[in-house]
Amino acid sequence: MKRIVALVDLDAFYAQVEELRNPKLKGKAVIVCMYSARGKGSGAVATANYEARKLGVRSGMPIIYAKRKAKNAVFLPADRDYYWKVSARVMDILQTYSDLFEQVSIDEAYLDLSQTNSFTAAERLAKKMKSEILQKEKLTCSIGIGPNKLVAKIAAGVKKPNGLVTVPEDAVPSFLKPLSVGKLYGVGPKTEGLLASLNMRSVKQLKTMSLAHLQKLVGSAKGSMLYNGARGKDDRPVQPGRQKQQVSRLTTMKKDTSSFNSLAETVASLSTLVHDTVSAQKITFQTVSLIVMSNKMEQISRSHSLTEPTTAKKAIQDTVTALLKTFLAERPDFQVRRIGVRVSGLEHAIPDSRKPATNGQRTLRTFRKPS
DNA sequence: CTTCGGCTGACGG
DNA sequence: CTAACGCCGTCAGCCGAAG
Repeated sequence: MKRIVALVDLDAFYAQVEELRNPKLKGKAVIVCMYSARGKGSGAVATANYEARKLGVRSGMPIIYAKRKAKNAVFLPADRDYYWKVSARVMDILQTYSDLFEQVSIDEAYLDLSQTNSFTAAERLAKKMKSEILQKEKLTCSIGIGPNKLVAKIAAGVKKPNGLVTVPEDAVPSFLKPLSVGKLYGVGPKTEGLLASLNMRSVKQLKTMSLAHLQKLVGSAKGSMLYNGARGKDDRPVQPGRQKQQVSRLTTMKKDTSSFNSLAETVASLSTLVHDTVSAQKITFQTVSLIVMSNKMEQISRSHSLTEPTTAKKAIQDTVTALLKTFLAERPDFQVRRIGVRVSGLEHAIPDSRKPATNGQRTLRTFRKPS
């Protein structure tokens, strides 16, 4: 049976939620920010609404750039706990449309709609989703429908905000052909630059490269992903019930420092945050990591695996403090800008008889070679 | 040979 | 005046050690 996949993407989600909380923001440029502890507006833009985007503001942009582009915009600190609550309600709605539902972030989810048996029926369902989300939560979203995740995702981005774009199987080649390679999932600035140096800028041009050549260039996994992606092929299934692989908390120090006492204090409170998260979700962990970043982008991690899975806060605390001590002994000159604590090797408490997502049987995470 | 722990880097939201 | 820049999470690839 042919697959039909939809990607639902809530438009400028953080900003939209803020506009709901405070209707006076309607019509204004709204920029939701992640501020660091440095003060003076240090931080990055999480989400800008469409008014702000018209002025050139983008996610990930330093706040101070955004201020220059949108002098009179409303700048708000991100309130992610609240956005997650709203997100959960939207996801509960979406989940009723397919058992094969996969939330991929706070504002995006894939649904396998193969049961509808036709792209037109899937599109009718998507319209229902949009109106139910609008009616119940007053939120707009953009939906892309295609024969796989790759096409659905790109389609969702074509008509934003409040869009609905369907690309049936036979329309895929002409849909992809004119796109720049950067539109393909997994092609970021580095890969795009590498391809551009070979004058491979469009999907059409990318199609002229052999599988072997691409794999030599960017590695075997990404190579086949590019090769297949250029041809609109993508076997990744919509995976319900995926479990988290790691939990981390990071923070920016007020000032760069190499002081053990000051860093140990920070690491202790981060350990508490990590522990709060995993214990609330009934997760055990077996590996603890310390992450440090210098003022010049250099990121270093040090980790230690425990002999047993545990839930103990002390295990996080003690391990990460020891890792910090060792690291500072190795690199006494290292000026820490940001620091973080991570746990991995997670085991989730099993709800009922549900099997964990990692029980083998289906591990098609990579793209397939074409026959 | 495969697997695992440990680490880095690219990427997405 | 200039340079300036969060907080998560996923996966692949590499290395050396171990099975």
